[in-house]
Amino acid sequence: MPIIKPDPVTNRLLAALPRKDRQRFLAGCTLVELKFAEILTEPGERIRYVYFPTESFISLVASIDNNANLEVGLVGDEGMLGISLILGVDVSPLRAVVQGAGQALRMNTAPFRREFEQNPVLQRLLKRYLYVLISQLAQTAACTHFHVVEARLASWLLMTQDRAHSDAFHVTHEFLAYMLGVRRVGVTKAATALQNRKLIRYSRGNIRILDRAGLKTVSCGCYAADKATYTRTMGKKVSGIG
Amino acid sequence: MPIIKPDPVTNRLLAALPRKDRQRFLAGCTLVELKFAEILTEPGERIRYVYFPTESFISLVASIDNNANLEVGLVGDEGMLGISLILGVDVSPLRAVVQGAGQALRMNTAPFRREFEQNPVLQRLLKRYLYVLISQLAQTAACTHFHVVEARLASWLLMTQDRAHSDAFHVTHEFLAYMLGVRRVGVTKAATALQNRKLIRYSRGNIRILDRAGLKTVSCGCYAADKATYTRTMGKKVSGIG
DNA sequence: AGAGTTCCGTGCGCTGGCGTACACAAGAGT
DNA sequence: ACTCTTGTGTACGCCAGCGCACGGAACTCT
Repeated sequence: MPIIKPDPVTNRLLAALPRKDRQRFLAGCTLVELKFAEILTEPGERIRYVYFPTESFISLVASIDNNANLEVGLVGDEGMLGISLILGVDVSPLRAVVQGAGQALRMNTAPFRREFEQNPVLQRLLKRYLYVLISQLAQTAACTHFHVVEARLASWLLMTQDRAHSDAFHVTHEFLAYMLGVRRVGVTKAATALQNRKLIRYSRGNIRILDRAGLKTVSCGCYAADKATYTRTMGKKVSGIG
Repeated sequence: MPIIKPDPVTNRLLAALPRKDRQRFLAGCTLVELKFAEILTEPGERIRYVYFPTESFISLVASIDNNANLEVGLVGDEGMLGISLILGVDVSPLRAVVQGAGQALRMNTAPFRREFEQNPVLQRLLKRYLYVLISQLAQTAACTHFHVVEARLASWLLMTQDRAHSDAFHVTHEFLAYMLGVRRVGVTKAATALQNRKLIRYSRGNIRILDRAGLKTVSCGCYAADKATYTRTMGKKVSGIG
């Protein structure tokens, strides 16, 4: 079924660049299609590309003890993957897994670093984005420690919906368990509870958000907090100088 | 009792600067005494000073839901407080609490930013330090979620010992509970277990590490992982150009 | 249509940490 | 010496999440 595609350049970071800068930047990018569950970086590995998701979105996963995993960040069209390059470190600290398939803009690290060094507007933008990511990391640490699965699941669904730009997306309980660092059964229980309250509906990996407002009330405050941090930090004069 | 004080400039970040740069930098600093439990920054507040601990050390605490707290970072003579300034954001994302009393070098934000902008060696150094901090945040998120209190306590003691430069330091169970995000009773149980194994000894807030190697074996891998991240990232040619 | 695979629901015993409460001991202040 | 505060030990019921296991439903492939 043919859907009207949005403008390919709808990554919000890039959209905030002045027209001229943006055009030059985009000239150095390749439009790529990211596949579900594709792994873009492994911790400790050298970063070869940076990604600016447009339709797609990517999970940042910390893994310890060789089989315990936890999502600690989510990158959609509001962000970028490979941000540590702006600190001059081309080694990924985390695993990056494609969570929602779709298009992204990709650039090689070398031209990205060049572009970053020459462009003060881009610098301001990405430095602020990194600040947001750090704040959210800290928030996530506390959230995963204190909040119950059902609330965390609700938050996760809201965050994902924002990045999927749709009230329906694909993710199995198994995958969710991996993200939230809990058992698959734990997700099933929480998801069933949400479904019974008519907040979501799902079947074999296809999740649909039915009641966004309702989800917010059962979610922990971390969804709202993360969002607030983003708008507070990036919001005002995001394309200004400084 | 008079103790031979080490050279006041034993912050490792500053020590890594070339002599001339370091002298100029220190000229802009004030040597201050930090008191136990003193709060240096609150989340959302404007940062007025940056601190380079020499003897002292500082906990970075995330707090949510108005009374749930969790230490997500520890800053001693290997780091600095106020690192977000290098991203051009002068708002603290976290609460900073003095964990170990002692001296620190303090500088106003304005001269710090000036110094940072003019000094490429300092830039490289602090950017890498921020990378380490981010990696540790992610590690902490996973650690607090998956690991049991006893293992986390052991890790915490090791990390603290490194920064206290002593096998004895002061911290009550109550305070530890606040840091680890658990009940005071939970700390007592874990600490008792460690004491029974002759790994530590404590009484009314005075803790002494008896068996460092033993502590490592009961600790989760996160202590070793954090340390490895630091040396891997900062270790080689830490005062080089890049 | 039949077989295989993926995804979801449920049950059971276990454990780590929670909230709460109380007792006691070691210093601190007078 | 005597109280007061602070720090630590212990106990009890509770619950969220764990590991494991099995059944069933839905979709896929041939």
